[in-house]
Amino acid sequence: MGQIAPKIASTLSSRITDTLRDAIVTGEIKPGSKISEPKLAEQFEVSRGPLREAIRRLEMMQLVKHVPHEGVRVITLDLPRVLEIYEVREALEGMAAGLAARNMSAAAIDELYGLLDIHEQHIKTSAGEYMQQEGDYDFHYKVIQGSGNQLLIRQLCGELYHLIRMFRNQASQARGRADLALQEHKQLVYAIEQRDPQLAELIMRRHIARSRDNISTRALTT
Amino acid sequence: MGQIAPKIASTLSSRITDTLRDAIVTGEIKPGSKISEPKLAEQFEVSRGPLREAIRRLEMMQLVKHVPHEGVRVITLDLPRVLEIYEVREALEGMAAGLAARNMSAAAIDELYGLLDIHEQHIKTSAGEYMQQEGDYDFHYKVIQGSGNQLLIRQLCGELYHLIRMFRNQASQARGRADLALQEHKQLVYAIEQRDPQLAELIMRRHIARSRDNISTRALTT
DNA sequence: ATACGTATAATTGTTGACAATTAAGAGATT
DNA sequence: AATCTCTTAATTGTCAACAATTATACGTAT
Repeated sequence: MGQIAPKIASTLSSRITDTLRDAIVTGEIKPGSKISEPKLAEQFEVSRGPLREAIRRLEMMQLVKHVPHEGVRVITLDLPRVLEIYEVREALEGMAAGLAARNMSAAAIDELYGLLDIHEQHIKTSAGEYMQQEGDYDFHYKVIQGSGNQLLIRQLCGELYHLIRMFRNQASQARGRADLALQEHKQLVYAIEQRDPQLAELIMRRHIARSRDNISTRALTT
Repeated sequence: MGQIAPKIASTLSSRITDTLRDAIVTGEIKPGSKISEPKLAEQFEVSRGPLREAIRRLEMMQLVKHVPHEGVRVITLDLPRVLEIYEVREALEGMAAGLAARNMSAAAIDELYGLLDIHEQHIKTSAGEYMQQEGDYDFHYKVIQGSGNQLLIRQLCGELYHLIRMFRNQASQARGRADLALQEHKQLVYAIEQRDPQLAELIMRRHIARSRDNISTRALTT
């Protein structure tokens, strides 16, 4: 179907990269913890070579911090750091929405409407929060893809995305915004359909900025 | 002074990363060429281990493309790709300018004025294009730093920057925009000094968009 | 002459051992 | 008791050899 091929990584190093990445993102390996090469190598049943290559990639992804001759530690997402992520997200996804309004195919826009319907059903039946989260991501993912800018796509879907996922899993998250988010999504699709880049960008930026404010204030009250 | 400490990388792997990166960016290693591990290892007089780790980092930096069991090739910056870079740049540096208007210290703003003066002198004495290019980068660099967003800084100064440098060295570049650029820089500093984020962002985005248009049209005529 | 198959060579991927640096702990001194 | 130093242990960084995969070249058949 319209899905991306699963594409099993054919090299050990890249498989380890994916596995380690997910382990960090899901919190299986805890934030701030030191990564021991011998330990992990034994755990994955591989040699340290490919493991180190994987770590170098995660280092560039900002998921771990490397200090020469000391080791690597999993990053910790404190509030200021999360807010920084959302600022970058606002800039990039805003641009993506604008470009999507220019470049997205009619068929892809139809698919967006499909996602809106699914989202609406989930709210009415008050389906699990988890599905909501995933649904939200699917929607943003589709808009980003619609931009057609390969670099933008890779930056957002290949790097920032994992940081955002990590945050979501870490501080299981903001409720009560589901229906508001749906309204904002509807407005966005409308702007894209009207081929109005400026409006699409504005809506997306506000959407993300609200999300950011929500995180910010919620952090203060808890 | 006011410069970042050179900080010699204390590990072979990171030294190779920097050296290789610069070799690619300056065109010493030509775009599209295949990178042979044995050859480079001999050339750098190191083993393949650290070299491969360096390559994995460059891979994440988008400077090389890796195909399992085939090898890595240096990317080629064709026009569509460069335009994509400038779109991302517009989004990120626009955000950076806005944040700079909020967060930049008075001292840092003074330094911006200093750079404007230097830039102006260079134009009057019609100093070398090279200095102009570097000067332009210094200015943008300072604004980005002024944003205070560490993630944004790293994305722009640590990844995109090298792609932009690579493009500049490859297609040695657009002339006659020096004085216009200076005017735009002046406007930007003014907006930052007035603590007007929206205006600062707008000016920066237009500045980069013009640069992009310039590249686009120039590519058509040559 | 061209196309195909096979065998060889070269390159990438992986492993385990070695060297260098840093962290940890025991012991002596103040 | 606390601190400093020296020794030891563990971890990171590097290397060189091995395995697996892909590219190359040669020979053969059509």
